Amino acid sequence: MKLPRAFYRRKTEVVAKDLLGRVLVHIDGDVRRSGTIVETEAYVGAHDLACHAAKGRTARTDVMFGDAGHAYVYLIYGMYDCFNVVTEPEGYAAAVLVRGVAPIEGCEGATDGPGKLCRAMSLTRAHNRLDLVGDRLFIEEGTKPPRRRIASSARIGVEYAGEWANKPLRFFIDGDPFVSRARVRSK
DNA sequence: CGGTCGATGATT
DNA sequence: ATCATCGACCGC
Repeated sequence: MKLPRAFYRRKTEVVAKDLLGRVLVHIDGDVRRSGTIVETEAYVGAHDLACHAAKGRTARTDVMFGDAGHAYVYLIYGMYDCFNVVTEPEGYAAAVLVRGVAPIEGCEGATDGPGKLCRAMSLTRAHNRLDLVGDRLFIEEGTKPPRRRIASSARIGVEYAGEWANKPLRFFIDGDPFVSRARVRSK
């Protein structure tokens, strides 16, 4: 069962947690690529200094200001794409970054990191703005993990974000082998 | 092992 | 100049 728009239109932190155990599906021509989401990060709004929308409404961040349930895919470090789901009502710029999936079908290579899972599932900026309540890219119900298996931590790679750097907005299934290794950048 | 660093290009 | 990353390469 495909998750409806109302699922995404909620509070970002809630969506980030609720996404664990769900199945990300990319219908790539005749190939179906899918994986169970095991790690996410919440970027909770324009007031969140780690959120790209903190820079205002630009060509890149525009999609986050739109309605929930759309893909926000951007290029990072000139080499990797990162896949996000837009959350909250229209006008409220926020999203959830998917950082790790356990492969189910059609994945080519590792999926334990935001850049890696995009590469493995053939997700690129060409998918930016795509409606997740559609037929090419969507998320299925899957099976939610028990509450006690959900752990949280500070987000990865956002040390520049002042007090927002330390907030526990990263969620993952504790002990899952497809959770990315949380390397903290030394400077 | 762990840490350090370069690749590579869009965005501001 | 910076960056919501990754993997190669170093020294122990």
